[in-house]
Amino acid sequence: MKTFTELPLDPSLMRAIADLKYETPTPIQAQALPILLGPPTDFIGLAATGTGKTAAFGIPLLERIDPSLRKLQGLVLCPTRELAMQVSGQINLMGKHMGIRSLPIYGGAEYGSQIRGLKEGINVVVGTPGRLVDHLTKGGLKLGDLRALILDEADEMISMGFKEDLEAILKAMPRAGSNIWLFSATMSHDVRKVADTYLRHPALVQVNKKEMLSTTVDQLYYSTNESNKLEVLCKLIDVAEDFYGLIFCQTKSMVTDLTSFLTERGYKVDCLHGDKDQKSRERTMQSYRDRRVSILICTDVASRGLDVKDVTHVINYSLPRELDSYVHRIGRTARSGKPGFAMSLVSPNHRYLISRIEKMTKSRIREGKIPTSKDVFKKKIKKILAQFNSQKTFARAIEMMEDTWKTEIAQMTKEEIIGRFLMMSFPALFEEAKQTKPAGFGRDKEAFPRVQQRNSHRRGFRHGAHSNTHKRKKTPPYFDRSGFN
DNA sequence: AAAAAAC
Repeated sequence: MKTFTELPLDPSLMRAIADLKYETPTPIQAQALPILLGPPTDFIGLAATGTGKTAAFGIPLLERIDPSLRKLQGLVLCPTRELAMQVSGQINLMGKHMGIRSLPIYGGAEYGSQIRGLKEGINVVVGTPGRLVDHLTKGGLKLGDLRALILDEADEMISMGFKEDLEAILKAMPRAGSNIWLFSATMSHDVRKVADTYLRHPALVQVNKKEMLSTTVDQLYYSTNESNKLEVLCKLIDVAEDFYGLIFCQTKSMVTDLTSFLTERGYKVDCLHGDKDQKSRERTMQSYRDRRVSILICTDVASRGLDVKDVTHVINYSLPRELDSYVHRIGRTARSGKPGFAMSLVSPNHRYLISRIEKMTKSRIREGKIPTSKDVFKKKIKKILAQFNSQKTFARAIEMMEDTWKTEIAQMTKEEIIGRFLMMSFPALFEEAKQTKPAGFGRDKEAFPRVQQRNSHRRGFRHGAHSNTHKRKKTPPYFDRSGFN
């Protein structure tokens, strides 16, 4: 199967697939679709995250639904609310020409529209277990006409906290005429147990057995003490060519702390974790997806399944407790053939975890060199100069300032003009360059003196904009970056 | 032992 057009699909579904620009099926799609579009069967699909699982079950699910029957016919279970939203949205797009709609149902959201949707006989529901069980007990959620129940991220769904709710749903589901499709990255002991208990003669598809990770992800680790992590993180962000990234912490309170630290330092960040109210979680996700914020600090709530376009970096501020989670986290970047960095900050006593992850994933994690302050300085200047270049009205500005240019500036070299202008415009950046390094940053000793020496004998640099350097500012060494990240 | 997930 080379293209979707080879599949015997409903024409309006085909049209939606074309709208979405799906052309070549991914491996899991190529293997799962022929089975799931055939005679009804239970199913287990093992595939790494980010391999197009939603379409792999979404397409056959839509094929099995009768839109004229106003009953719930497809139910998808997800481990987080954000994932439920995302999957529901994608199914909506695929089902739009068929007249099939999907409703996300999860906690923290108002009951009104959920109850109404269920009452109207929405065809597909994508939700989180807790709220679904809630509707099940209250009677709003009826599983009698279900064609398929799908467990997305099944290994997580089967884990401790979810188990009861999951079993409540599995038990409430009539098994005549309906199937269970289970999707997971790994076949854990618990997944096997649930499969043995609830699935009947499931077809099994496993792709990329050896490769759990995207082939386009570049994995690095940085050795650092706990106390230096914040500095190292800032440097990594600063020297990145482009940064549209996720930063993972182990706990909610670490997320909160890191968020305020980075905000204090002038970075524009937002955060996502389970203690935030649902409204603000949704706002955060939207502004990250819209790239109004390019740094998202989060717990493992964001580690699974989230599909955000073109994430350049995933940074493990601390390594996850569960090694599985490492694979899920870094699966947020390097998606659909794009490059991406996965960087882990590792304190010496956690270094052994890197080898363990390498073994588990059969991949190499290189040791990265922590950028020096000089690297950071150079990159910032480069970014500023890039902004200089992008000034569109420059030609007119020159025209208007013609006389001034000639008389005042004609004798200076280009370098001096630009250098002085930079120093005037971004004094904090130059303060930072000259500052003695904080304790623990011995390796940066020789970072800046050369810059100063080389310039100090030059005409003009001794005076002017730079002569007030003795008034060292007490503000944090990082200048307001708005516009540079 | 953390995070997630109902009110």
